[in-house]
Amino acid sequence: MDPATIRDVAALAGVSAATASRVLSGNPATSPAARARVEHAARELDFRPNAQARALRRTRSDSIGLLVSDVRNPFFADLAHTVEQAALEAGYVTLLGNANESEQQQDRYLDTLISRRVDGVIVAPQGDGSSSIATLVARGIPTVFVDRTVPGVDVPSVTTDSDAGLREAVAHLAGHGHRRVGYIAGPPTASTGRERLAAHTRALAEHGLDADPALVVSGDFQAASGSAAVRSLLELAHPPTAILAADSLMAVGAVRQLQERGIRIGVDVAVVAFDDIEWFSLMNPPLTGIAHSVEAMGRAAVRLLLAVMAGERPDPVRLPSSLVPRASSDFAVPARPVVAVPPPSTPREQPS
Amino acid sequence: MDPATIRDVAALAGVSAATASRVLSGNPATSPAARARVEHAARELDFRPNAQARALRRTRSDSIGLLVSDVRNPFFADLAHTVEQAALEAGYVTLLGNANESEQQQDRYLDTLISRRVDGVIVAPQGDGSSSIATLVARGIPTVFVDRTVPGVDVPSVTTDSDAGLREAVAHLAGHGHRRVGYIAGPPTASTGRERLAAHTRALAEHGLDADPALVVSGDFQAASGSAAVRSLLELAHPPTAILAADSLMAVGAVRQLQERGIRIGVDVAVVAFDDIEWFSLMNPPLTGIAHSVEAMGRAAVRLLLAVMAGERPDPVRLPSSLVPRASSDFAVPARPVVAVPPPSTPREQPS
DNA sequence: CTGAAAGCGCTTACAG
DNA sequence: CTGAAAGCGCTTACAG
Repeated sequence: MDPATIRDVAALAGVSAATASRVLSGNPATSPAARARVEHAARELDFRPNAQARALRRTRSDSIGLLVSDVRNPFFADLAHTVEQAALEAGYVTLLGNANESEQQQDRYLDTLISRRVDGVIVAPQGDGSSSIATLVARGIPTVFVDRTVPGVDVPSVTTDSDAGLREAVAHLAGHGHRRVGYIAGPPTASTGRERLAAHTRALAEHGLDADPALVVSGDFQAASGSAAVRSLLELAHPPTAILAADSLMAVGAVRQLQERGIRIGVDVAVVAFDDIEWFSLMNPPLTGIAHSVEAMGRAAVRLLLAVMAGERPDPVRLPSSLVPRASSDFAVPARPVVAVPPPSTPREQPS
Repeated sequence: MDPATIRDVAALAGVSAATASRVLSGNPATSPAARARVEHAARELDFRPNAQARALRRTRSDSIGLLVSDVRNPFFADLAHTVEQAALEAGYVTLLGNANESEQQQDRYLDTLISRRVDGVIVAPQGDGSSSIATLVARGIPTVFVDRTVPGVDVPSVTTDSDAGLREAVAHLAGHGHRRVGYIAGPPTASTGRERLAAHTRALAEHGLDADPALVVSGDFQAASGSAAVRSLLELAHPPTAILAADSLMAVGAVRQLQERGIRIGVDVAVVAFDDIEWFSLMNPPLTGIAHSVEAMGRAAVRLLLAVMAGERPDPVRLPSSLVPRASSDFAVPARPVVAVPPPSTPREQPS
């Protein structure tokens, strides 16, 4: 019941293992007769070459690794899908790992991918300067950063220029009369967390909005932290009239919290989120998003990785972002400021 | 720049490769002195054992494969997350593949997983009797089916008993006065597609609702097919007053299509979906779902796989489902039947 | 066009 | 406790 080896195929075909190998790998230095018999034998035995043995001998494994920050985040699920399709078209299979926004889990997966000798890695990195990222670079393993980068690590990257999108968002809110915008930031350990906050701060200044540091609360890109951020923003003496979340999951947490308090989004308070995922347009009310193309990002990442694997040194790619206004923010600022209402006595189900 | 091998470590430590191997794999037959020097040398050289070589020599690779039907489906994204965490706790790393609801892509990934000699595979199978599934079984590779099964293939499985949930859903709709329920079925090539349709049909009979076969339209579990299904249901002489979709993505497609036509969900028509994902409660109106625990499913799948890998023959696991009523269906049937309205002149963005 | 041989990087009986 | 040797399943110069 042990799987057939190339020796079994060779024996059945009456040739040497070397010839069998040549036939099966498409080496032209084979006779038609040998080809026919080896191919027949391989089919007969349902032969599947042992990829480990092959990779051990060759320099390549025809596989790449993709490490996303969180598969449950629709942005990364879409990214995984796009990268997978693009890689498949180029003849590579993708091994997908999920860091779950944890640096430790990222290290574990990257070690595994390194050990399995993937030909290259696309990673949306957690934290800065984790040991496994350093290993990747030190070994010269072809690597591309996607969505996020790590400062001081010189690796080609595909990122979003958050500036335009956030400037449009703040202009949009200012235009509707908002002065105090609560900002739910990503973690400062993520480059996207830092960049989006910086872009937001610049945009506030440009439009002369309130730069009160109490309006900025840091989350971790996951839903629960969005709820927590809203709780603390509502405790301010002067709560914001608009909330801007640095990703879709924190926005969802924020929306849930606001609903529990009976605060009406699109009436009492405006909500805007970075990222623009399919569900936003179906929400109640439809959520304003800052869109950037996950499809373009995934395809560019694969293109860059193939270039790096070919020994090139491709330029980084920077993709645009832009506001997609919807009902959650498309209204004039309410006359009276938002007042925090005590949460209902029966707790609602939390996002898991 | 080539990665260090165990020979390099052994040389630096002044021992044989055999001893280095023993130390690094925790074999107790090693002297404290050897341990200290080998460990130091390994750290010095940042040694990462070549997993391919190790797996070639040992019988196991400490990795499992998980093949999901569609990563962009939140149900499977959550499943991937749960399986990954449960496997990690048991010391296994998960290689995730995405079939994208394509039997061909499934075969490609399964071949890759087989070639890489994963220790076991958890698969939500596409179609019935694909060649790669047959290979899995023929080779005795530990396999567990999750969510879906393949008829005639005797493999332990973790599935949802859709009967209770669908019976509750139909009872709920009947109780609100609906007689004609449009059913957007999953593909007949998926066991879940067949089972849910059968359960729905039984429930209709139980409650004496209209069994008109024109009320059943088949989709492919992806969003666009939900939109298409609604289009054809609305063309019926007597269109349904309620729509039941066999998964969340088709429900989303249905919702979009209804909105484009100006048909009000929760007022003109009821919508219910199999699966109950986080976004449903945030939609406009909140969507009634049929819930089953993805967490329980993922953990059970890992538990069963570990049992199979240990040579056991675990019993299949069948998980319950139940209705979670929300505003999309919690209203009395409208006095006048739904009338199809022509779509708006400006086409809206479609789910990608 | 073909085969014998060496080797990819590990691990593991087998002696000692 | 340790080392020399064999071997996991492939591929690829090297001869012929």
